[in-house]
Amino acid sequence: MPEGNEVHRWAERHTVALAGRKLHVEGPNGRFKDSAALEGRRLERVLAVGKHLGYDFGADRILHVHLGRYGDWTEGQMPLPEVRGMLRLRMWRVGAKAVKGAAEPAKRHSWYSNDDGRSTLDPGAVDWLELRGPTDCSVYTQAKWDTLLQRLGPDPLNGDKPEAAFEKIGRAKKPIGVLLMEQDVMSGIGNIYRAELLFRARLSPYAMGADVPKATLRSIWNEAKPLLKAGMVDRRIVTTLPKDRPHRALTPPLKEEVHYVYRRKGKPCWICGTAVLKEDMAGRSLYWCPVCQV
DNA sequence: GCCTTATGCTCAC
DNA sequence: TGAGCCTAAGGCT
Repeated sequence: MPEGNEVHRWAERHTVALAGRKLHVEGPNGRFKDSAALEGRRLERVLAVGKHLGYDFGADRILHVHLGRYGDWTEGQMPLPEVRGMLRLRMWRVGAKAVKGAAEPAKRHSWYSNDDGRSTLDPGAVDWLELRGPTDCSVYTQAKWDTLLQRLGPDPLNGDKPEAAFEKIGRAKKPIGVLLMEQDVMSGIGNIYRAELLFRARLSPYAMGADVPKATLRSIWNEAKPLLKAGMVDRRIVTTLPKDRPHRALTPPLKEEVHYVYRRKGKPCWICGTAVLKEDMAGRSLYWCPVCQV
């Protein structure tokens, strides 16, 4: 489900809730075989790079979680809910006591807001986490984690310098719409931000990397950071500027008006009225306006 | 209920 | 380039 923004929010939230504490770690359906290596250990810190999460339990044991397209976290207060479905992993605070009237999971993702991106979680408000559907959930050594970091391109949310990404794009004979999705070029961008960043730059997804002016690349990078941070409202990524929305005065915006082109096939472009196109690019749905984006 | 789609990525050919 | 993996929601009937 997530792009880099959501991954970084999870890291921030899980740090507040669980870092510095000893945790029980369990693979309820036998599909996380390394859980015993983490059971009872203290979670030192939570790392986020691109779309990857790393839960550092010390002793050269970093739980690597990649949510893929479907992975998701659920959270709540004690007591633990019953295991339902093919749950992959759950972890909870050692010694956490049941909270009266808190048996139901916390409302999912109610913590998203469109402010400066800071989590407002109360420490102690979350006792347990459940993980289902991840692409990967396995224990890395520090060396393996470092290898992962080396492979990934700069991440707009980690204060990285973009030059390495600009150089790769400048040499590439591939469309910019493909390059933005490649995590070794730039990390954390996914299909929504690809479409929306290109629209906001008024750049065609089919422009070859080598032909994109440096200034355009820089403006895409500069927009990526605040746009990723502003992140989510009601579990939706918002990328439209209020002035471009038909109902510009509404906050939060109508759900039909949170994107310029993503998932808006056949609908009129907010800027020029042309029908938005949907095509396949590198095996993913690409949305774009053929008039605004040249 | 069934079918499609979905913010991702790896591997085999 | 295509199949495969993983899960949930929404649009149909």
